[in-house]
Amino acid sequence: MTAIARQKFALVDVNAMYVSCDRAFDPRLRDRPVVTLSNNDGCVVARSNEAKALGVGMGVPWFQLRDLARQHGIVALSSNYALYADMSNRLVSVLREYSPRIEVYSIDESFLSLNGLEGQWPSFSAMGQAVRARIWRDVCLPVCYGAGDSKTLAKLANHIAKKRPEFAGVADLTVMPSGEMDQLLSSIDVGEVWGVGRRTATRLQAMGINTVQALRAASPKAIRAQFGVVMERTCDELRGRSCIELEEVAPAKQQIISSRSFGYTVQTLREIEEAISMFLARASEKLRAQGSRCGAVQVFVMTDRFAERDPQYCNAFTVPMPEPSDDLRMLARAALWGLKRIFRTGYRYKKAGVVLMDISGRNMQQATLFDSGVRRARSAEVMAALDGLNSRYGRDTVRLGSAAGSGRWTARFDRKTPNYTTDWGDLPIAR
DNA sequence: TCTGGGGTCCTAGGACCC
DNA sequence: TCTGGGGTCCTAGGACCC
Repeated sequence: MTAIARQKFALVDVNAMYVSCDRAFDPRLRDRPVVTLSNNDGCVVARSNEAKALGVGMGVPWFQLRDLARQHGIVALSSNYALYADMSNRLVSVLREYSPRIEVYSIDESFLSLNGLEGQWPSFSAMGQAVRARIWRDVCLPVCYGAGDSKTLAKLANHIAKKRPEFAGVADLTVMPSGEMDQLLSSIDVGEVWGVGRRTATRLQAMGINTVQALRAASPKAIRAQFGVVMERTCDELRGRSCIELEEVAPAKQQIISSRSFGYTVQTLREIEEAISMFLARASEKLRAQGSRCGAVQVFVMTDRFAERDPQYCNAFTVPMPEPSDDLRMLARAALWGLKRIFRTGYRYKKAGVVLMDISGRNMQQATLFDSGVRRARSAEVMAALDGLNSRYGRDTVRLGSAAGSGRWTARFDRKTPNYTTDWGDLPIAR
């Protein structure tokens, strides 16, 4: 066993990314409660601090906020993803000037390796302040900066930088005296840890582990036994032992999804065909960008699950390609053929999409059929319907994934199913 | 009236083989 | 027919992230 050199990371994260991007171009939006809405102006996907202070939750449907918005003058903006992507690229190019090794983790977060940079700065806090000032000046985005001995600690530091005013947007855990660190981490809920979701947080709390500090102090063996290697790694990371590497090059995608809810329900095959063609253009562009080919194209449609009085229908069909392809026309032909197999007249369709599966170079064992994104429980009704389908079309043609347990319902498709078909036409939409 | 769109990883246990 | 061990592959399900 060789000694591992101490690693250091920073996480730079944009505050309320989408709102901040829009503010960069319209300073009148500063200091006002602002939210950014999802596609079709459906849900809140970003909130300014002022909006958060008014109690606006993440993912809340906009129509439920109308009154609150009127009362407090909340400004709602449609999302503009092209703008956000452009701003994100500018931000990353600035960050590259500060560290030679960067992982672009998401559109608004990047990890920086701090190894070997100690000599360049009086402290990492000083570096953080410099990064913040520079990004504000050149990209006009407010960021927070957190440094730690692992990516998990850097994430946590960033959380602290964001939530505790006394840190002024920069927190460095790499030099914090251990007593002070213990005290600080004792004041943070265990659920804030990267990798601890709602389910795990509940189970930890039942064991009396309520704070980050308590998780840090827990017995690794017990954690391993109860939660598996992932949580054990998280604990190691919290103790300052870095286990999660910086990923400078993003791995190729194993599946590529393109889907949208329609602004209005549509009823004709023609309309859905047009949408599917657009989805495929987007998806195949991503496929080619990563130099892959795909072996099967899946197409799915569904009605409006909230229109409880309308007849409900959702279905998917997966078409294997004669040979793996990245050609838009070939893929589109397959998808449109599949669409004809599942399209039924007499329904008002609300959502459709495509999934590129069986992508070359990645041996995917499972493909998510689609994720409805719904918070709902697995009902007895759904289970009964599933049983019916599975007995009719073959054992386990369709199954519901775990997400059901966590309140999200994911249907999964087994590609070993004959003809790659999953016909769950009778599956009712659960609540 | 109006309710987002993407992704990944781990593990237990059964099937199957020698 | 029974007993025994070692190993790999696959899949169903659970969880997490932005």
